[in-house]
Amino acid sequence: MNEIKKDNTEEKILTAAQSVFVKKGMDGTRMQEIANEAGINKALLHYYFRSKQKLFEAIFNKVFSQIFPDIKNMLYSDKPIIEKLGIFIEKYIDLLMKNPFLPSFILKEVNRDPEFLASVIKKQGINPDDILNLLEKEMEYGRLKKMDPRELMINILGLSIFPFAARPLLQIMFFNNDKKGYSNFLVNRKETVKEFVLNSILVK
Amino acid sequence: MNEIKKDNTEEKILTAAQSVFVKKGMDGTRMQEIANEAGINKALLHYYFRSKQKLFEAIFNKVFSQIFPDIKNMLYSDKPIIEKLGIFIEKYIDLLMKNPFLPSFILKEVNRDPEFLASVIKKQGINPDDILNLLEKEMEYGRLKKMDPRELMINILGLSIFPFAARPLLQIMFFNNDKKGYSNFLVNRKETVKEFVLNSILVK
DNA sequence: TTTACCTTTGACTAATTGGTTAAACAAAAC
DNA sequence: GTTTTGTTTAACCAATTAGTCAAAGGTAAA
Repeated sequence: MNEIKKDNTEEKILTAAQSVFVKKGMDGTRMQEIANEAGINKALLHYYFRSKQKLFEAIFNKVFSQIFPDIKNMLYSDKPIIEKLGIFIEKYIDLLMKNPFLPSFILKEVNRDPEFLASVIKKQGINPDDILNLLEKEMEYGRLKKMDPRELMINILGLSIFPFAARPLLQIMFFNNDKKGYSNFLVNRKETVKEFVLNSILVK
Repeated sequence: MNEIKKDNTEEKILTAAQSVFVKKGMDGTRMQEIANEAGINKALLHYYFRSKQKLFEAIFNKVFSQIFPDIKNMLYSDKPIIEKLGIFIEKYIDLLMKNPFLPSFILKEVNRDPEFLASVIKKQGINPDDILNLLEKEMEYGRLKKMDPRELMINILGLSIFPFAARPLLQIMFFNNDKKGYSNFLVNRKETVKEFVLNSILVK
């Protein structure tokens, strides 16, 4: 029964820790709160993860792998580039709708400890150059307007992520703090971002 | 001499507090660190501002008023709408280049305490509806493509702000952590964002 | 010079919080 | 059934940190 019980507790901790860390960040999180959320004794957290820092690193890695969804299929499919980009945008916003706290969490921690970030990226084996190369080739072939492909990627990411990261501010300013109204707006975003981006890169 | 001395110390505190709060956020900031940065005794902070919360609120208000630059001139000038938007984007990115830590600070705190945010916005007398109305009219006149004006505003803000808020991440992923390269990229952004936005709203 | 007021400080306090430990408990191994 | 091993807990510890306070320092008015 050791294995089962251990896995069970460890999983409870990871779930609770993600829920708290993602909302409050490293600095704002208390170990006691994670323990309460997991329904266990605080000492158990240290028994399984030694320190707050170690537990945080586990969560950060976990979360980070979630925001890089499976874009490889998209990347290596033989659909036309316009379609590929559309699918990327859709999948990304879908992901954010399911995990609305990820953007602000990532932005928070990315600014707090950039060195740690670099190590995580390496560990994840992420290779943005593949995407950039793909885009560059399409531009050479004349299927996309010529531009710095990094501009394009950052535009797409910004348009997708910003409305989630800045939600409280935007919701108050532009939606009279109407939660449902803003949620509807986010649902529509998949289409409008696609349109906005494609409109700007199509060769006329 | 009272007035001068008082103003002097108070200003030193505000400067130091902004510098620390903006980089580390409310949770990550220590009163002692602000005192050190200001070159004074920690008790003086409480003498002038009573509590950490009060000091933070003073700074948040200060910072918040900085990220709403004087757009009224722009708004009520009689230049064509396309030009107005171009100026807005330029001014905004200029502001962010001078204060690169503001975006991550605002996003951090806006998510930490949205209720407080609402009160600050009211105090600032900010009225986004003016901009939205302006855009809507231009769309009716057929000078801009018809769309939800809030989409347009959020697109502009996201495209401008995101590269600053996510800098550490983007710099590693797309620029091999080359600081100068990323800075150059940001300088160019004024033009590319303008092009990107205008390209998508012009009526063909 | 003295008085009164404001500013500044060092030393202190109370509360929070990450982390430890010894003992209780449970489950498998013998 | 007893021993051994791994799991969980309550109580505790040490460090940090926001906030207080009484006393000292300085300045202007009387």
